[in-house]
Amino acid sequence: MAHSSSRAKEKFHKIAATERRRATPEPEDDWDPIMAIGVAASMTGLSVSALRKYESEGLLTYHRTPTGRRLLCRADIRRIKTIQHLINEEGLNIEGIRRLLALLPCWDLTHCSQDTRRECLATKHSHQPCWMVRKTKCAKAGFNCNECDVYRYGTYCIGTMKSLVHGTDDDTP
DNA sequence: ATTCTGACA
DNA sequence: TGTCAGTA
Repeated sequence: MAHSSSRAKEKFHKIAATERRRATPEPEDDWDPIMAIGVAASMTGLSVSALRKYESEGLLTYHRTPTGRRLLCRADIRRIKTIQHLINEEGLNIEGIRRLLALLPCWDLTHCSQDTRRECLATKHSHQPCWMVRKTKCAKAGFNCNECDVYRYGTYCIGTMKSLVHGTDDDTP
């Protein structure tokens, strides 16, 4: 019994480690803006304009250089791949994905006060993610959406939705 | 912002 | 023929 139980234990720890990695917040460099959009295009097999379109459709928001050029991070690459999967395998369209993201409870994740929440425009838009809404309280406070848990949680969230729907692991943050 | 294309139903 | 992701 000692043998099989230590084996089982070993296996358990392996699974636990995997789960812990899954639940752990992403390493910082996953969010560091490191690559130009053309690099990301070749990494994902999409065109530069498609990547820009994803942004204009509200699926992501890229970092910018001081001169306005887009910079992408590793998490963006995973996010793009997840979007591709949702579109090509799961039958969602761009608007559907956007509207799922628009349902993220940003007021909870940012610990908004009831007052702020009530008057904030982001709360009212159920069809647009908060990072698409101008003149939110966050935006006025100079908040950077790329560093916000709401936006980052969106990545985790759509990855999780995919695994819930399809039972896959490969894009789990 | 806008228009065009290819795939698909 | 209309829609939509992706293109330029």
